[in-house]
Amino acid sequence: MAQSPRPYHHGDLPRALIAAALELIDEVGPAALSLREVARRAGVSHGAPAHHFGDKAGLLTAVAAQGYELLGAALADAFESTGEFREVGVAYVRFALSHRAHFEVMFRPELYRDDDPAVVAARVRSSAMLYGPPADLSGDAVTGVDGAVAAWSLVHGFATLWLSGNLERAVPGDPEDAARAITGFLSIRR
Amino acid sequence: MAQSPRPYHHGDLPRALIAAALELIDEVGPAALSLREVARRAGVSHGAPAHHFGDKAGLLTAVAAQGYELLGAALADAFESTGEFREVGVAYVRFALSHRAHFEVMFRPELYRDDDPAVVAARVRSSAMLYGPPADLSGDAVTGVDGAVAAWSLVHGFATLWLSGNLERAVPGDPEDAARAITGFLSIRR
DNA sequence: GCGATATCTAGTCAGGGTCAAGTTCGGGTT
DNA sequence: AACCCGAACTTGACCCTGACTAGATATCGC
Repeated sequence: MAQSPRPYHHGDLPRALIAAALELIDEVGPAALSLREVARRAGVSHGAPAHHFGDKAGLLTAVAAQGYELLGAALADAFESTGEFREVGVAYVRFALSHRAHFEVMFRPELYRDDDPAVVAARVRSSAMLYGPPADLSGDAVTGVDGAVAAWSLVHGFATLWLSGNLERAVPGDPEDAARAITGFLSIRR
Repeated sequence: MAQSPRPYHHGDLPRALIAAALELIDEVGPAALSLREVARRAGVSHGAPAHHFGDKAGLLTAVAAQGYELLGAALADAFESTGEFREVGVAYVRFALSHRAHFEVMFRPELYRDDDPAVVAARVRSSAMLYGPPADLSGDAVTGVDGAVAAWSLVHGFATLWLSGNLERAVPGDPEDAARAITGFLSIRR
């Protein structure tokens, strides 16, 4: 990059900071994230992040909002391309494993401002994909709010347990295949 | 106790420190836990915890080990008193909600030493309650490793989502009843 | 009693979050 | 073309925290 010492204005620092944050979260987890290290990786001073995000929670709020947007898009795409609610669940797991940093931040509300408008909007949109589809499939085995909660719990739990290293021994193969198999246990209510 | 200014020797400082840690985790989460604040609440100097637990990860390791022991006991008790695997799942959720601090630490392996012998032993014991019972109930709808993983994922996901505040709107009533209802969606595989 | 040892205190250092003030740059005004 | 205003970024400081060390103190075995 630019052998010139460094332009005073970065150009798109917010994006660069978020990218650095995601990389760092992948390495040390969201709790051990350091604003100074993020700034270091983006090649700016330790105070620069505060200008764009206010504080640490502000940066993580941006990460969470982006995460909910990506999740919503991934779920919508899965439903539109397959038409199966089951594949929405598989896409949920796929998202969690392929966007680990986003996912881990999203479900730690104490780390960011979960009432931020951008976060709320993106979360509503992705939640609609979890509660909406089953209602449209009246013939589906899993219906109603309880069914949606059950399905969401199942895939969320699987993703969470996988990310925390609790399933590596019990589920040796590809996690996505395992996730698809797991959803087979969800059935009509008696 | 003891209105004397303070005995030099606390008596049972490790237990008091863990209790203070649990209380603090309930308030600010496991990531924001501060050893100094823990020491402050236990009424000892800021260096005292290091003597008993080495470092912060050591304290959380003790919390995790205690958590796995309590969980294992709760699951075993649920199975023995009801004979139903389903109630083991409900007990899992009940434990997570009533021992939030323990639960949140247990499933954040990056915060403690998850290869600690005491932790491993306690975890194996509680895992046995999740994998064992279904094997004994050959007539049960959910069998095999995949079935156990599905059941575990379901209740773990429900507990996690509840703790992160994602279900309060969709599930208005008693979470334990909701958990019992959710398990009704788990059925024999086709 | 008396030392040995576990227990706890106090001081120190590096690293991090946040704040306030200063510096540099781009773009618009006259 | 000169000016200048505000946004972007830097710099320096303060306080808190985690970890380490040396020293003080109480308890227990003998």
